[in-house]
Amino acid sequence: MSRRRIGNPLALAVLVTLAERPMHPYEVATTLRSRAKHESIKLNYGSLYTVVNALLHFGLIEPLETGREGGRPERTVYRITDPGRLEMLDWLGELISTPVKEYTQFEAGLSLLPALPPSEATWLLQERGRRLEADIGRLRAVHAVAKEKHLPRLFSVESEYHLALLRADLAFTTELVQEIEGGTLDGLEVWRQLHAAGPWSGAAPEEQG
Amino acid sequence: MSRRRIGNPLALAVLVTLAERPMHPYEVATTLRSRAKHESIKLNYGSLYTVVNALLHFGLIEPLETGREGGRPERTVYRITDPGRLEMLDWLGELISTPVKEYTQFEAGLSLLPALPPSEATWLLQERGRRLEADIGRLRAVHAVAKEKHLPRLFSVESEYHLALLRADLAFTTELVQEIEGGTLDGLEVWRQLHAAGPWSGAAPEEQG
DNA sequence: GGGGTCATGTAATAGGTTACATGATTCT
DNA sequence: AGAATCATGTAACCTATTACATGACCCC
Repeated sequence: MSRRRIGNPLALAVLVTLAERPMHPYEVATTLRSRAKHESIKLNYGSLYTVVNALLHFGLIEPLETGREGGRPERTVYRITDPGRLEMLDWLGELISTPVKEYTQFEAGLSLLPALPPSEATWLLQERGRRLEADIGRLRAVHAVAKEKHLPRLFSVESEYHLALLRADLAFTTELVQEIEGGTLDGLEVWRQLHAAGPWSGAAPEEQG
Repeated sequence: MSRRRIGNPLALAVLVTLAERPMHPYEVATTLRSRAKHESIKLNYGSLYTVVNALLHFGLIEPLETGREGGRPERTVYRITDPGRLEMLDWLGELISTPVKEYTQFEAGLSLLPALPPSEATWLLQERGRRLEADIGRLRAVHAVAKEKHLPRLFSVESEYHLALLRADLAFTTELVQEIEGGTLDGLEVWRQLHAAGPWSGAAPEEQG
C-alpha cells in the first residue's frame, strides 16, 4: 500500500478485467459485479472513474476507442497496456505469495480481553460462536448451489479459503470458551481478581513487556 | 467504522488503558508499546494526540490534573469518563461477539487467481507456504519464550488466535498446491486453456454470476 | 409516464498519516 | 558533547468515499 502508485484494490480488479478484453468502465463494473468479486475483494464501485483516471494517468491502461450510441454519454473503451500487465502480475503475485499481517477485529478484541469481566467475555465469545456457525452454514449452502450448477472449483477457491478460516476461527472460539468455563485457562485467577475488587479496579496488572 | 463517532482502534486502546488508571497520553503510548499491543492492533502512535483530542471532544475522557515538572512541556493526566467506559464496553463487546468480513489480501488474490498461468500460480503458492512456515516458526518461538517466563496464557490469546489462523492458512495453501500439481482441481483444464492460446488470450471465460 | 438502468463525471468531505516544530532531560 | 528519550502539539497532505449532477434509453 506504500510504494505502489495505486493501492486501491479496485484498480487491480480493473486491470485483471481489462487483461481479459478491452471494455468501457461501466462494463468492467458490471462484469465484476456479476462475478461477485465484491464478496472477496473490498471494492467500492463509486470510486470507479477516479480509479480508471488514475490507471490512465500512470499509463497502465489506455483508451482504445471512444464512441457514442444515440444520445447516451460518450463512452471510452480502455485496454490494458504492457506496463499495466506487468503491474497486474507483480501485484497479484504479491497478494498470493506474501502473507501480510492483517489486523483483524477479533485479534484486536482478544488482545484487550482482560479489560472485560470473565463472565461477560464468555457470553460474548459464545455469541461469536453462534454467529460463526451461522456464517459457515450460509457459506456451505452457497457452495452446495455452486456444485449443483457444476461451476468449477477453480472459480471459488477464495470462498473455500474463507470457509477454512471461519472454521479455524470457530474452533478457536469454542475452545477458548471451554477453557474459561472449565477453569483451565492459565491466568484465569488473575483475571477474576482484576475485576473482583470493583470495576476494573485501580490495581495495575503486571507488566508484560 | 461507520456510526461509531471514533473509529480509530488507537482510541479503543487508549480507553482500555485509561480504564486501568489515569495517565498522560505519552504514558498511555509507552504502556501500549511495552505490552506490544501494536502487534495485534493496528496502532499508529503518531496519531496519539489527535485521537486523545477526539476522545476529549466527545466526552469519553476528561482531564484529571495538569502539571509540569521542571522545564518539560506541561502534561495533562486524563481519566476515562462513564460514557467512555460504556463506549469501551460496547466497542470491545462488538469486536469479540461479532465476526465481520475482513477482506484479506490473499482472499482477493485467490479470487483473481485465474488471471495467472497455473504454473506461476503454483510457484507463488509454494512461496507463500514457505513464508507461512517461517511465520509460524517465529510465532511458536515467541510462545516458547512466553512460557518460560511463566506469562499467563490469558495475556497471549490474541497471539494464539493468530497462530491458529496461520496454520489454517498453511493447510489450505498446501492442499491447493497439491490439487493443482496432482491435477485434481476441478477447472484446471479450463484454466490451462485460458492461458494456452497466447497471453490471457481474447477468449472470454464463462460468466459465473 | 414513471422507475430502473445505462453511463459518465466532479466536488466536497472524511479519515487518517506524515512531517514538522519545540525544548528539556537523561544517558553514554 | 551528542544521542536518545520525554512530552506535546499542529499543519499539510493523501487517499478514498459520498454525494451530487446529468441525461438518454428501456420496460411495464
